[in-house]
Amino acid sequence: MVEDPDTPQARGDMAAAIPAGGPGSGRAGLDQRRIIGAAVQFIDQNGLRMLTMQRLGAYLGVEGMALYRYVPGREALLDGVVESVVDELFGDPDVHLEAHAGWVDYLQRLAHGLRRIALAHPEVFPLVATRPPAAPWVRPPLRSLRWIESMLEVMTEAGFTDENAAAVYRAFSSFLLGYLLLEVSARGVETGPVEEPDVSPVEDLSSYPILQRLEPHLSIDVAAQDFEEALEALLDRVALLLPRRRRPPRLTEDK
Amino acid sequence: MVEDPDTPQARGDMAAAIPAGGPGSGRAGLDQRRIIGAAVQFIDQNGLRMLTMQRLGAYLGVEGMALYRYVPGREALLDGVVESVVDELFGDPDVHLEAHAGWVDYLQRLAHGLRRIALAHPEVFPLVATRPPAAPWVRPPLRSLRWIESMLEVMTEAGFTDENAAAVYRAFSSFLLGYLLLEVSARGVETGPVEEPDVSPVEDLSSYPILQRLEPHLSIDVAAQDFEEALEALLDRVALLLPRRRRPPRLTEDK
DNA sequence: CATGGCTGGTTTATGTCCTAAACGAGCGGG
DNA sequence: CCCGCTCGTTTAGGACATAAACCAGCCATG
Repeated sequence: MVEDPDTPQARGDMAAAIPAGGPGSGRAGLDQRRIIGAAVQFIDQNGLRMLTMQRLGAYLGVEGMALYRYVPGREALLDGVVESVVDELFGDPDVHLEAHAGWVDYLQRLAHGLRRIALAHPEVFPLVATRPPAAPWVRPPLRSLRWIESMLEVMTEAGFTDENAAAVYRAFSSFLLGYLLLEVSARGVETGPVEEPDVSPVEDLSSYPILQRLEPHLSIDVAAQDFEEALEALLDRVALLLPRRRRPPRLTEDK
Repeated sequence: MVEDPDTPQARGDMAAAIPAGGPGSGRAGLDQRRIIGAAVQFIDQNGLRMLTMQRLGAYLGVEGMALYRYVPGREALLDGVVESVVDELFGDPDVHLEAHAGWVDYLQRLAHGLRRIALAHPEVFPLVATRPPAAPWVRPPLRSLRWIESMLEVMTEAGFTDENAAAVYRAFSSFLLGYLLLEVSARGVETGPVEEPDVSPVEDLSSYPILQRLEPHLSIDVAAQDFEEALEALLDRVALLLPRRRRPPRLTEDK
């Protein structure tokens, strides 16, 4: 439509504005792995809302349409991103989900590992929670069947009945995903990073006196401690599902 | 993994397929309230992904652009939707956030009220959790300043210190929002409702034996009980923050 | 009673996206 | 040497959001 041979495409030029610090020059042929990896990186750097097929293409030094050869479409790409991020946990040497020293330790490692990746990819995490699950009948959906399997294995081997293992899975994953989603979404997520430097007219708080008074307490970032406490409380609760003899000692003190 | 051959995307002409059973004929002039209300209804019926300015316009018997006279844009509309849904709680006669018979009762009513609206608007709820908060410094963001204020008021009046009130707010809202988001997202949310009555390739579970074995336990919908238990556990935990003398009796039994 | 400005909704137009489909360039084996 | 494959590009078109011009009543005022 633009019949103007000399002008070098007055394209949205947004693409040019993107850091483009990606592996743009490292041309080496695409493949699904590389694309998804780049997508994760891109989202981490520019935010989810900036991810577009053409921009991701540019980021990889290629025309947007090229991606379609390796990825069925945008939705599928996002699924891949979620899966990729979620599966990072398995590569984490600190987690070692295989060699477990008891289920408490296992769950703690799992929780901390997940929290680590949530904080490492805050822009991606909302995706993890909102995307339709792979196995829809698993509630709630943790999105990685490998995880679920691993966790259920540990729990049943630790002496939990099938029913209780399932219950633990539900409580644990719901706590984890929910907690982390909120922690992450509380940070400057989602609102595009580059655009709208403005935001937050801060609204009028005058009609909320208590909120105003507690502002210092609420804005302190105690997420880490909160997380630990809530996690321990959960583990204590889980321990109650085991026959008394096998219960580990309580973690929290009724101060 | 990423292989998602279905890719519904039958999106042409979808507009015509929409029920259009909205207040299309009840022409009475628009206004922001009516628009947001219609948007909520529309999302409830057709899912978030179907909401588009033109479709919402059609739903109201009007041309899409008409909405822009009353709403600054799509994002703002969604903010309005979230706020509207969240504020339903205040109209709920079962909740009566003002007349409180103790903080435990208050929190229980709040939790159940919120759960009720989450289940009433499952398609909307993910928005509640993923949209940037009004007061960004409040962590986690419950999205309704009125709520937060009300809750903090009750807690401080019940004898919690400012610090503890804030801590309770964090724990409670994070639990609530997280839990409900997962419960809701576990249902058939997000995936367009009309389209894809389809397959669900169910993936191959053969490599996940335990998952397979526990399928019955995992697919049972025990969300309601789970919710009650987790809620009680949380309230027990909260009670520990009060000076001993004022603590209400424990709710759960160390069976 | 004209008339100029409102109000409220429509038309037109532009730009961004996603994505189907046709297209070519390089290449490796018959 | 040529056929067909792999990989990336071009072309094309449709869905959207949204700015901007537009127009039909309508109402108060000169």
